[in-house]
Amino acid sequence: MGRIPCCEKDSVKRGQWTPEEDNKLSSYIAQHGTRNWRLIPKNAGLQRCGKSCRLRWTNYLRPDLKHGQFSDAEEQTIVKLHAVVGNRWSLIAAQLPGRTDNDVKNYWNTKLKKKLSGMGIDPVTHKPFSHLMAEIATTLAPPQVAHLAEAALGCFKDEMLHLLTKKRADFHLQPGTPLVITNAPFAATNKPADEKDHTIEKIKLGLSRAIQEPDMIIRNKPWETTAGSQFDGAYSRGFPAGGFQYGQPYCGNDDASLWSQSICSGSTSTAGDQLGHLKLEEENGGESEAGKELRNGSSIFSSDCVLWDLPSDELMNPIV
DNA sequence: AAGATACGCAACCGCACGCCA
DNA sequence: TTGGCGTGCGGTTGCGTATCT
Repeated sequence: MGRIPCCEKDSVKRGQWTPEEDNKLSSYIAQHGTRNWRLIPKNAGLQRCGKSCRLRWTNYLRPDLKHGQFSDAEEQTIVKLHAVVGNRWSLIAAQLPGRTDNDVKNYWNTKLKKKLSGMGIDPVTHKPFSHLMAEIATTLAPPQVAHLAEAALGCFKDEMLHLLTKKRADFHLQPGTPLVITNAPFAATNKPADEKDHTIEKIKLGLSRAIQEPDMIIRNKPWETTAGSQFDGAYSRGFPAGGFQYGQPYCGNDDASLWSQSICSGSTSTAGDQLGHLKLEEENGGESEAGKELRNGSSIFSSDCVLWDLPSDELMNPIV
């Protein structure tokens, strides 16, 4: 027994909406509201699936939506919240008035993810790549470490190659220094194949060095920018809590933007603790209460919760 | 100038969940 | 308790446009 489809796919129109369809839908909803999406297209005289109408309304036609560029402040909020809740786009969007989950998701996938990668920060964990490598290496015995560079290269290969065709990557491999990648614009698309291979060899070498000398990397703490700015509990559990600034230590530039200056400058780990708790419970099987709370958007935005440097009273929709 | 490629965004798909009879 | 229904959500796809060669 399969699930009943939400509409007859053959008899409904799909694809781009026309202004005429938008008008029909908007005026119908203005008069009758959004109750029962299945009936709306029929009553509004639209050859559309109810689900399609709902998406069009929630993602585009709603009068309270913003359609312009994301601001720096919005970017910061997305990055900070993503570090805490991951791909919970609706949760993140709830903190950005006028933005939909689809907006946030698209913006993350097309801009922010690449921006972080370009800074040498893993967009999944929000940690520097080199730190990730060192952290993994310290947990492995020497025979395993020997294979890590190859595996890591496999993981990062596509991203690296993508970056290599867009930007020059400078690798500083002097003894006693960590793997540092700096970005400088250059036209690499006409780069000879053997030169690319050579660059990839450099990447391999750098990764191997990062793995084989984790102590050296930790000692140098490239992500640490100020005295007293150390790892804290939250950071060591996988959350960026104040040990580095996005864009600063890796690129080595001084034109710190508002964005790069303030992201991850705090250190409180309330939400991180809760997520860690959640992860543990999930590993023990089944969705935990914390998981349900997280899914519903509660708990992590409790009244005295601080998301790095984003206190809950700055949140648009703190859910208690 | 034309074709190829990359990018951004709107829309779609399918699963999960909650409500209700 | 169960099944139908409506809705929410995250991942993916497809198309129009911009940029590059």
